[in-house]
Parts: sequence; C-alpha cells; structure tokens
Amino acid sequence: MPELPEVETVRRGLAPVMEGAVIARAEVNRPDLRWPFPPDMAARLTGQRVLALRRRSKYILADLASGETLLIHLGMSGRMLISGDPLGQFMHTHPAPEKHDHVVLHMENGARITFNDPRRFGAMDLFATASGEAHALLAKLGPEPLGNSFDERYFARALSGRNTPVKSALLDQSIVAGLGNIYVCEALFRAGISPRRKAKNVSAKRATALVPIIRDVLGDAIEAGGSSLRDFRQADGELGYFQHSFDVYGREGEPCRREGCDGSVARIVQSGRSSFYCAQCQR
DNA sequence: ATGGGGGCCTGCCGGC
DNA sequence: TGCCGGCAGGCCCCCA
Repeated sequence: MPELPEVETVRRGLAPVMEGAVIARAEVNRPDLRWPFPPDMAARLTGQRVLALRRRSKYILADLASGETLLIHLGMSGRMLISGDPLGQFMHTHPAPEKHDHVVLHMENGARITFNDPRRFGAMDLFATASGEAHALLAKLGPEPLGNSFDERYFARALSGRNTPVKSALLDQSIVAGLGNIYVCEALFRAGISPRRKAKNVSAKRATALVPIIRDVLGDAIEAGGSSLRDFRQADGELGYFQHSFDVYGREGEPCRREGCDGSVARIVQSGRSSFYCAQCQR
C-alpha cells in the first residue's frame, strides 16, 4: 500500500544490507505476482552483486553487476522483511516462513530479504540497466515530485486544461510520479483545495503553491519513516510500515485540524476511491 | 487524447 | 459464532 515515502523508507532500510552485497541464492516460490516473473529470474539473480539500490516513483530498482536491473513494486500490500544479523543489529534469527512469502533473497552477508504480498498486486521484473527508463512501467512516469524538473511552471501547465478533478490529476502518475490516495488527500488539505475542483479550475497561483506543499507532505512522511527505521530494525526488520498522523486521511467525521476552522472531515468517493477533505476550508 | 470504470487478489472489520 | 458486504494506500486496460 506504499506510496513514495514508504517506498523510499523501504529503500533506505534495504540499502545497508543490499548495496555492495551479493545475492547467494534467490528463492522464488511462485511463477508470478501481478505479472509472470521474467524467465529464469532466480538464476539471473543468483551470484549477482547489487551495485546500487535506487528508487523511481514507487519502484525500487536494484542495479546488478550483470548489467541487469531488478525492478520491484510493492503494489498495495507488499512488504519487505529483513532478517539475519548482517549489521549486528540484534536480528539473530530468521522468522518462520509466512504465507505469501513469494520471493526471498538470501544474501552472502547473512541477511535474508523477504518479499511478502498477500494481494499480489506487486511486481518484479528484470531489464537491461543500460536501457534506462525504457521499461514499459517506467516510460510514462512524470517527474519525481522531489526532483528539480517538478517545478511550478511545469505543474501549473500540467493541470491547466484538464477536465478531471484535481484529485484524479494528482493521482495520475504521468503528471507527477509517486503520489497515492493518502498523500494527495493530505496535500490538497494543506493547500486548501477541494478534491472535487476540476484541475483546469485550479488557478496558476494555487497550482504554484501546491508544488512546495507536495514536497513538504512527502518530505515529512519520509522523515517520519526514516526515524522509525531504527525501531523496525531492532524489532522485526519489517520496513515501510509505521505510524503516520494524517490531517484528513481516515478521519471521516472528526474535526478539521486547521486553526480556526470548525468544520469536520468528510469522505466522498471519486472514481471509486475515498477522498477525505474539509468542505469548510477546502474550496 | 482524455476521462471513467472494471478488474486483478486477499484480508480484515463491522453488522446482522 | 458465522456469514456477508464493503473496504483497502496501485495501476493496467478497455471503452466511449
């Protein structure tokens, strides 16, 4: 269920045990997740050193010494668990295998990285690192919201002329890549923009204001995730799931948190997804 | 080209 | 207690 901040938290948690480390054995327990795994995936992972662990949008990308990149998507319910004790962080034991442990990377350094995904909306694939972002899943992604190419001018233009609700536009990964339902709701709350407003009717001024707000919402969440990583390593090694405090998401019926606002959080359904917002101060 | 809806899966929670 | 409907943070694909 991870959005960009959770995926980044997972990446940061995996990096110390994966970057520079060698995959001794890849255990692949089923032929597919959302799509079939690439041919001979286990063999193509076995013996490979991980040169770098990157993130693009909600995808984790592991560059291998073979010249291939392992693409990982957590879908809605994907989780990563680190076990073993490669860094001397008190995870001496490997937990018993659980249902939905689909892929396990046994690292030469003693770490074990388990991908567990009950709903199987996740994905794994291999592609030539040199082909860059030509992969079908990456090719149509818009700019990284925390990157330089996501700027005020770009964003105002991207929203202008769109007939769809601004909520849908922000969920559109080709406009900006990495936001999901939660952080869209949170960003629109901070910006005081109703999720129902058509994208084309968001003024350039407000679109401009939204850019740093999106960055802040994501940045705050990454910071919260980062500070929780230590705890997860010491506890059970599970990455990417931690307590968030949201202003509107999941707070239907509760009071609006904006100072001076006496409204309450409403839930509406837009294209089949819940939107949480305060109709009083989001227009 | 754009926008909306269906579908993929399993687990969990609340209501009866 | 058991069953059932509704819901879940993603994203591709098809259709109008």
